[in-house]
Order: sequence, then C-alpha cells, then structure tokens
Amino acid sequence: MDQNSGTPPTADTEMDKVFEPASYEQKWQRYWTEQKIFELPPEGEGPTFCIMIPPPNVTGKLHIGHALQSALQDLLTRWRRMQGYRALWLPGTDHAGIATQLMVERQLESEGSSRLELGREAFLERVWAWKENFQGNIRHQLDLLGASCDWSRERFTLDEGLSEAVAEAFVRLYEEGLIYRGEYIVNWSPKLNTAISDLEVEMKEVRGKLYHLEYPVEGSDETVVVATTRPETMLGDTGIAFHPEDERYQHLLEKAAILPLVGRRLRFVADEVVDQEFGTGLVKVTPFHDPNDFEMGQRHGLDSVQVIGRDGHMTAAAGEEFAGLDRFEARRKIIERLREEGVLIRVEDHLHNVGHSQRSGEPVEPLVSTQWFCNVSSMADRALNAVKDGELQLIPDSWNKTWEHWLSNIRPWCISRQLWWGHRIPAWYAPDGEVVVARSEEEAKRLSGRDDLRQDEDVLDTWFSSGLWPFSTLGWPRDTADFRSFYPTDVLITGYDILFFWVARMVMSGLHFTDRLPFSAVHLTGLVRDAEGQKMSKTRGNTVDPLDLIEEYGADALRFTLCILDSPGRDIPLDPERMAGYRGFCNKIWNAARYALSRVGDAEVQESLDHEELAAPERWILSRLDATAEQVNAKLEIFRFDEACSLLYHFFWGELCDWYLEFTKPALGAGGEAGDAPRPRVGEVVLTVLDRSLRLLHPVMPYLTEEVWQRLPGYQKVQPTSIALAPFPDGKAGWRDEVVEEQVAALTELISRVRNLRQELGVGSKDAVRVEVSSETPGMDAFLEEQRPLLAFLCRLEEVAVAPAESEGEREDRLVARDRVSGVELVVVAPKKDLGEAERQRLEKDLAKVEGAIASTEKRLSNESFLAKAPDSVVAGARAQLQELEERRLQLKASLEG
RNA sequence: GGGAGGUUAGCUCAGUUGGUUAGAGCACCUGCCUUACACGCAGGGGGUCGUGGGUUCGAGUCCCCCACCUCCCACCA
Repeated sequence: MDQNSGTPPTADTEMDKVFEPASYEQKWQRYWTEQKIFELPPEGEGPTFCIMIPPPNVTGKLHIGHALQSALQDLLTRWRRMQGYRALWLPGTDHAGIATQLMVERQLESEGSSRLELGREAFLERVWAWKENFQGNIRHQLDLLGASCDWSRERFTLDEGLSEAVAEAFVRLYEEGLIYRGEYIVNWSPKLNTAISDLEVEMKEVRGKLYHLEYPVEGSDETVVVATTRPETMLGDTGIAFHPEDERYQHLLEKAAILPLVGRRLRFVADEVVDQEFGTGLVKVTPFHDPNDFEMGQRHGLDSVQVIGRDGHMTAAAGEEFAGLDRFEARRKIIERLREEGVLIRVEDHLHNVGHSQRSGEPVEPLVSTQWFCNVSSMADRALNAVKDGELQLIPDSWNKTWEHWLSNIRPWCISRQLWWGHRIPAWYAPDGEVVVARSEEEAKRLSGRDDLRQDEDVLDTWFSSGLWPFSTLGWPRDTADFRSFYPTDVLITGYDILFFWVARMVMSGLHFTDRLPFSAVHLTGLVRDAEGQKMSKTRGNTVDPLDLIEEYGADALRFTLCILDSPGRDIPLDPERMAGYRGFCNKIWNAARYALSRVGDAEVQESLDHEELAAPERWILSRLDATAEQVNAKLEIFRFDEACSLLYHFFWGELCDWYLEFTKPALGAGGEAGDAPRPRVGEVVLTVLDRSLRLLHPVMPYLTEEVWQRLPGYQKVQPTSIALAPFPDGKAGWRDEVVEEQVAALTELISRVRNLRQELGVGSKDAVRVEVSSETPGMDAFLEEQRPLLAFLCRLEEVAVAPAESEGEREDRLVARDRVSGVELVVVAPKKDLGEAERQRLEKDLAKVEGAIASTEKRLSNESFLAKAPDSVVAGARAQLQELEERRLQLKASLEG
C-alpha cells in the first residue's frame, strides 16, 4: 500500500449548514479499503465474531431486501469489531443455477442464438463472463451501502474451494446411503426442461373444471363414473381405485374397466388414499403422471404409461390422434372426443390448487424420471431437535412451529437438475452401467480401475451448495485456520422466505458434516414493502432501488431507517417520508457537531472525565450517555436493532440536542444576553459526549459518524485511524448519577411547564415574566438556585426567584399562576392579558379532563381492595398524582377566571 | 384442511414481567428565520387500543369466543 494514502482524508473544510452525504461517503469507503480495516489476518488474538452473508444471486443487482439485511449484518459486525472482537463478515455470491442460466439464455435468444447451438462448453464460458460482470456490481453496491465485509475472503459457490466441498459432501452422503439414484415421480418443469424440488413448486388456486367420465366395465352392462380435472391424462390410465371399505364397489375387485378411446383394460384396486365422499368414490389411476397414482401404482403393481413428454407435448404412446399436441391443446381435443363418444357425462366448475413452477410460472407436470435424491430425514431430526432444545434460536420464535412442521414432514429431496450451469454431479457411468461416485474424474478412474467413464450430464440443485455455505466458505473440508477460528459462525440474518430453501438445509448439513450448528441464532427479517404496505414487485411498479435511495437520502439515513423499522415478526413498510425524517436526524447530528466545533475553543475530546468537578448539566448528560450506552448494548445483544436505534435517536435528539446543548449555550457564550455563566470544562464535555455518541451511532451510520468524528479535536487519542476501530461505549464509564438525573428531570419539566403556562396565559415572548420556585425535596432549592441562569435563558424570563421570603402578590395589571411540577411549587407572575376564545376553550376542555382524572383517582383511592392489595408504591403514586391534579385544577381555574 | 402473524392517532408502526393522564415518525393547527440545524425551534389538537365475554384492586398487555386482513404449509382426483 502506498504510504501516503494512509493519511486519513480528514476534512478540515468548513462544515456546510446542511450535510451532504455524497461529498464524503465514497471518500471514506475508499479509505477503509486502503487501510484494510475490515481485513483480518489469518491468526489473531481475542474472541471472534462471524457472519456469513446470504450470498446474493450473481444474476442481478441488490434490491432493497438485500440493503436491509446488509444494514443489519454490518451493524452487528461493526458493533462487535468496536467491542474488540475479531469480527468477520464474509461476502460472496451464489451461482443461482436456474436463474442465471435463464438470464444468459435470454441474452442468447436476443442474439438469435441458443444454448444448444453454442454447446455446453461455449455456453458455460458465456455464463462465466456474465458472472464476472455482475459479481463486480454486487461488490460495488455493498461498498456504497458502507458494508464492512472482508473482501479478501470473498467466495463464490462455484469457485474451486466450494466445488471441492460440494463433491466431498456428495460423496460422503452417497457412501452413507443418503444419496441415491432412482426412478420416481418428480415435479417436472416443461419450460425449464428440468426436474425441480417440492419447494420450487408453488400451489396456485385455479378455476378449473371437473370432468365426469363414464367407463364401461368389462363383460357386463355396468359402467363406472370417475371424475378428473385433467382428462388428457386418461390416455395413461392403467387402473381405477376405490376405498377398501367402500361397499359399493367390492364386487368390482376381480374385474376390469375398458378405457374409452384406447381400449386398455383398467384393473380395479382398493386403496386407502381414496376418499369415499369425493365424487363417486372412484378414482382413475395414472401412475406416470400423478404423485398419488404413482404410489398407488407401486402398491398394486399397475402398469405405467407415459403420455406426456418432458417438453409438455403428448407422446407417441398417447396414440396418433394426439401425439405431438401440447398438453393443454390435447385436453381440449380429448374433451371433444370424449363428448362425441358419450363418455363425458358431466362437467362442473371446480376450484382447486395446481402446482406451478415457481421460477417459470407454468403448471408443473408430474412425471416419472431417473434422478438423484437425498434422503434427509435423519438430518431433519437433528435440525428439529436443535430448535426444540433451544440450541438454535429462531428470531422471532413464532417460526418454531413452522420449522417443526416442515422438518417432520420432509420427503426426499430431488437434487439433480437437467441444466448446464452448476456443480456437475460427481458420478461417472461405464458403458456396462457401472456407477462410480467420486470426488473427481481421477478418483473415479482409480476407484473403478477403468477409463471408459462418462460423467453424469446433470448438475446439482443450487441449494445443495448454498447449504454448505457457512463452512465451505471457511475452507471445509480442509482444516484451515479460518475454519478453526470462525466456525461455527454467530448469527444468520436473512429473510423468512428462504427459511426452508436455505436455512434448514444449512442447519442439516452443518450438523451432519461438522457435527455442530453452523450458527446459534437466526434473525429472520420481514419483507420490505412500500409505504402502503404493498409487496414490492416489478409488475406493480413500486420497487425502489437502494442506490437511488442512497443518492437521495444518503446511505446512513437509508441504513438507519431500515434498522429502526426492523421489528421482529413484521414486514417493513418503507415510507420515503419517514426516511426523509431520518435524513433530518443525520442533519441534526451534523449540526450538533457544527455548533460544538464553533463554540468549544481549544477544548479536546477526553478519554476520561472526573465528573466530581463538573456542574449538574454536565453530570446529567454524562449520566444519560452512560445509561444509553448500556441499554443500546443490551438491545443489540438480543438483536433488537429497532429498539437500539430508537434509544440512540431519542438520546441524541431528545436529550443531547434539545436539552443539553441548550444548557451549554449560556456557558459557551451562545446565549446572547443571558450568556456569561461559566461552568467548568463544558467544552470538553460537549466534545466527549459527541465522541461517544458518534461511536454509539457508528455501526448504523458509518459514513456520517466517521466524517464528523475525525473533525473532533483530539479524536486521535481515542483511535488514530478510524472510528470503526474505536471502542464501543459500554455504559461503564462510571458516570451514572441518579440524583442529578432526578434533579435535571425536574428542571426540564419545570421549563416545559413554564413555557406552556406562558402560552396558556397569553403572555408574549417579549413580556417580562417573573418565576418563583421552591421545593421541599432535599437539595432541590440549592440545585434550582444554581440553575437560575438556565431557567431564565430557556424560558426567556426577566427574573427567577428561588424560595423567596415573600411572594410577589397579585395586582391590577398582572396575574399570578401557581402550579406544582415534580414536587416543585411554581409561581408565574406575568402581565395580565385577555385570553383568546380558542385558548379559553382549550383550557375548559383541559379542566374537564383534569376533573375527570381527579374523580377516577379519588374513586380508586377510596376502594378498600385497592388500598389493601396494590403495592404501596402504586398507592403512593396515586396519592401524589391526585395532589398534582388538584394543583393543576386550581391553576386552570385561576387562568380561566383571569 | 392445518399453522403463523396482524387489527393501537388521518397514515405507517412501537408498547418491556398487567400499575399514574397509551408513545414515535409523518401529516395537521398556533407562534417563531431565538447567530448549530426551517432536513429547524417552542407550544398544541387528535386514540372508548377490531367485537363480545372472563380473570384481577387494576387489562392495550393474561384467558376464551367471534369478525376481518396477510402470509406459509397441504397428494381430495
């Protein structure tokens, strides 16, 4: 690395009035990369923390859901890094078999070419080129988002190491008898021309028809009626089934029906799966084209006839009349023919569910095919128990039941795909039919002692390789330093939509191959929706590009919005107006720093502060800071990103800016005429509080915090290179001070009340107002005496008297309002004004409300069970409340009477 | 047919083990360009917490019924 580039690009420029994220975001991303801040050496000291990115498909660009997940992962990684962990967020991409192949095929189509024309090898070259292009895009987008991934460890599911892991896993499962090859009914996608797994089939409700067909029974005048939604499959019927206990049909057992149009004999069989109540209680059986019928066929030894081919067109076995027709065309034609023959006796509307190929949209064609399968039931049991025993935590845990249900009803997983893009199945065939499964061709030859082997043409389901992701990325099956350091990983953050596709398979394979869970917690995010809660989709046209949002609001505002909206178990309605609000928060942070830097003179950030020597406002904000830091850490420990962000927002804006920075104005000479009230070390405290607040905010808002932090004089004492490496405040600075927190709480309430009274009494901002306060709380009067300048400044008062010997009385031209706030008696003396009608109405309404509250509190306090059973603190609270309400009532009455 | 989640202010959502007058952002009303911030400041209005029961001194919070909305799973042809 160039030595000169190691200098932080500190901005010693003037701060603009409005923050401009575009002016610094890329600068810092470059700096972090150059400094290799997120790259971890292979060996290191201290505890480790690891998150694996859910690898995005190389097919495209990141969408808002990726932005959400990345923001959360980066938040956790940065937080742990600042806490001193060797924190690794490992990035990578998924080859995404079908999806990517389709994209490239579409591209070829537009060039007037095709995959078949190119041939396998040339086609794969094209896909690799495509992948190189998009992989770069994804990295670029994560960079823009501020992701602190370790790019030196980037992986791709088809790279050499991961391919080795895939072959190893396949061979081991084969040797254990858990992977096998066989002829079974599978979900076939005619459009994709491949088998797909059960998970890739989406059930859709379809308005169809139920066709009632009448078949003659052989050797009698009797006929039987069967009902079907797919009349075209009748050409492949080889039996008719009824329930074993169905009295109506027992006599048919030894007989056969004759299949119209075809003339085939159909055996009658008795089988439990038939529902006596449905239709006539008789079911036509088409073993080749229906999963149920396939099983029935096996149970009863029925023949199997393929009438629909893999391309979705009728086969020769369907008869000349139909051969070559598309399956839906064939349906129309068969209905016509059946009607002519008088076989079709009734048609009724029928609402039913039909499996569709999730990726290509057309109805799936179940058919019998030779494929590779993985028997996952034993692995599923372990995965199931991991959640049951609490070793694996699903967040939110409402997913536990779904997890249990899915895993306990799991069926063999069809893992072979008739595609080109993917991990070629590590099985080789000899001309005589011998099958050799091995890690490589060399191994296959060595094992079998022959070299006339041909590798299986098919590839593996994409999810087979992603299922190994948490350990294959760390070097498994080799025993690498990274694998030893970072496996098992800590937490997985992903969307609930791939809980079974991916999460369950990682858990199963992790337990199987490494004997450990790949992570101990899974934080499932909701779906990002639009402001109205609608699902984002291209067809709806309501999608948003995270890059556009970054441009408009800044990466930090986007990240903060996503993180604060991530509440467990709910989808995320992404409202641009809300994001604008959080952009305002970024601007607030910027301007707080701008204020501080313009007022602190030559003060610097302090690593520690002796809060004994500080005045109450300083002790108060340090105490609040410590409390906030502690709470934020606690929330992050339990993955409550939303609450952690809320805490930060309210601390920074509601306490630091709204109150503390205002408290500093008289002391820092920004208070105009009310200024000139020196207090010790205010500048140091302002800078130190900002320093720590920025550190607390850094995991959510990396750019803004780095930019501002490196402007704070003395930040180098904390960490010379980057805020990303500065310690995360843990709330244990020893600044907590319950007494001062209570006192300042009383002060802020007092100030709010005085401001509110001014408005109620119709007193203008330029009128001279005198306030008298006094309290019986020990120490409070002394405290208020000290804070007189603040009270005067923040309420624009002419005069403040603490516990005056004599209260100013009422006069013709002025009024006196009395109230009681937080145990402090309050008297406001102001020029008499006429109440506006609106104000009068408001006060009357208020009075009614207060009187209602008094009545209900009195009722509660006169209830003996309440007094006897409620805790003392609650009863005391009610009494205190009643007293305050009474004061308020008197005050309101006084205001109304003028 | 199973299962999960939701129903709280005009909108989108928080709400800890049940405990004062239920919160936030945006929107709305009033007054402010108060030398950090109009992407701002101060003040304010607005909710019988989906319906109906129950437990309790006390229920948005716990229990039951119902209604409506969302989603997931499922081989009734």
